[in-house]
Amino acid sequence: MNTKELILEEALKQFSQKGYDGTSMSDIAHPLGISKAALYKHFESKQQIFDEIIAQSEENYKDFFEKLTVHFPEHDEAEINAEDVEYYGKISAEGLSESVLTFVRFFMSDEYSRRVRRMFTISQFQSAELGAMYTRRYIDSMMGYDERIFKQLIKVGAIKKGDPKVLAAMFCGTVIMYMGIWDREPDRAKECEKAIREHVEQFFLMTSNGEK
Amino acid sequence: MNTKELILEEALKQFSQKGYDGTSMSDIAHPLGISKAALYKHFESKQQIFDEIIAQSEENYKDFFEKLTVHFPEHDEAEINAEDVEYYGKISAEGLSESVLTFVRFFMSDEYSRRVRRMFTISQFQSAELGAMYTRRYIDSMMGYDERIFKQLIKVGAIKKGDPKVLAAMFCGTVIMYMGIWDREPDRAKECEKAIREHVEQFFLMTSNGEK
DNA sequence: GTCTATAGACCGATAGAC
DNA sequence: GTCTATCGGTCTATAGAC
Repeated sequence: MNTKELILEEALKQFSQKGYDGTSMSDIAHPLGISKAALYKHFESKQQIFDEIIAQSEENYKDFFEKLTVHFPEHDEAEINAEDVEYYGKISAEGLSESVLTFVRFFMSDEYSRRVRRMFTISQFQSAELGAMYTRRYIDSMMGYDERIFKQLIKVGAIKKGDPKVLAAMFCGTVIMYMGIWDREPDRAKECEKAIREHVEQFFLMTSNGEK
Repeated sequence: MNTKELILEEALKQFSQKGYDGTSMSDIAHPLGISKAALYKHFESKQQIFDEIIAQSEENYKDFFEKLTVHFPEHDEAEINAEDVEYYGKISAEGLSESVLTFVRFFMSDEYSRRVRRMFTISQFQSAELGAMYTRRYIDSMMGYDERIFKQLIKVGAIKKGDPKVLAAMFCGTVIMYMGIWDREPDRAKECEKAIREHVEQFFLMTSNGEK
């Protein structure tokens, strides 16, 4: 791994712990065993290091969500599709809660994701742009994903009718809330996992069309 | 208003905008028209100013929630009470969403609340204690309040049976999510209000026992 | 309780040797 | 591309006059 990437990695680590203003160029250079002057051979300024971390994470985030949504049917508004009914019709409360938890567990334990999320959280008011990015990344995109799932589930008759966007907000707002607790208080991870599982099951119970 | 309180007020303003590390003693002193040296006649250090803001806000928060919960029936686990049925039985979707929105609007527009919340948000990872305080204040206490309401609503038969804690999480997780968007992107305030209203109505629809 | 002045440390960034 | 040395500035905090 080259020096530039090592710098970005260490800077992210520091920024996510102590924030932009709380991190000095020496804080970044010292753990890497280089002097702070050397940093300026790779980056013009401290701000540029920060910006590059944001830009890099933006690419990673886009790749991640492209892979995640690639399996959605293209014929979004079209008639009911047989394989959709097959796929979405047999989603169970356990299946749904397990796939949600798999996603959440990865998101919470992956060190890179954790650090980027932390850095964004404590930098979200630094500029309007960062605030909008935060919302887009950690709320809108998740909700958009869930919305598409619920749209399918409604279409195939697996859950009751309702605005898929409202349902998605109800579904993932709670999950996001528990992820926040999990981030702030890692000791409560198990409690959060349990609460998310109960939430998904309760949600499934309230929306499912099983008795139809 | 005495100088000490003016300092705390200005410091909160600055800390909530630029964070602890991004705020200097001059940043606090200058808008007040005094020199930074004068600050040290009122506080021992910058850290002490921060701590005092936290402590003061903790008292305000406790007062606020005490007033809010004082009307809850003392006979929590007891038998069904006639006036509870009277009170909780006639809660409507519109009534619930309006009282939620009244609470949210105050919380979002009150400058003091806004600043404390912002300061907490960007300082939540500075120490485990601050993280725990954040959760307690902005999640646990709201959820606890909603949980008690839902417990009553279930008892009097206004909504379907279910774990009141799970319902409270589902209810207020989404509200909290929209408050976050509202804080980061004030332009989206109206959109958030609308979404919260739709959420409360959808939630009421999903849980109500109206057709019983 | 306010001021000016300043100590002493650290900051971001640069110069120049190797 | 790394280093040491340093510039010019800001930081928290203090000293001492008024």
